[in-house]
Amino acid sequence: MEAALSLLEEVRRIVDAVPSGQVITYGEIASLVGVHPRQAGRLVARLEDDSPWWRVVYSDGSPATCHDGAARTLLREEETPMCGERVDVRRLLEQRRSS
DNA sequence: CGGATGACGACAC
DNA sequence: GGTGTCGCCATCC
Repeated sequence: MEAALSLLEEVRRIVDAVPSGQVITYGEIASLVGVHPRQAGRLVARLEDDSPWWRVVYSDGSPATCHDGAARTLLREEETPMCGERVDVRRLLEQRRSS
């Protein structure tokens, strides 16, 4: 049934569902929508700028290279658990599990 | 129609 | 732990 929704709309719903201080990886989105990571990145890029695209990070926790690193600043303002310049993915997973 | 490109991921060194 | 390379798929020229 979800298949009736466009992949772009599915991705948008997933990204929009990510709370502040939390992040999601492209691989997670790709797995959720059932597409390859490359396509997941393409879909996120095609999302409207009003969606929290900065909460979408790489599998290693590094923020998207786009927007001249603006994602890093936004994540920091969101009190996202960071490890230097990278998001502490391990801690995010644990926090998500505790949620 | 063919080749190059890109908001990625996993693997090898 | 960091860097480099390949694979995969859709879109652009």
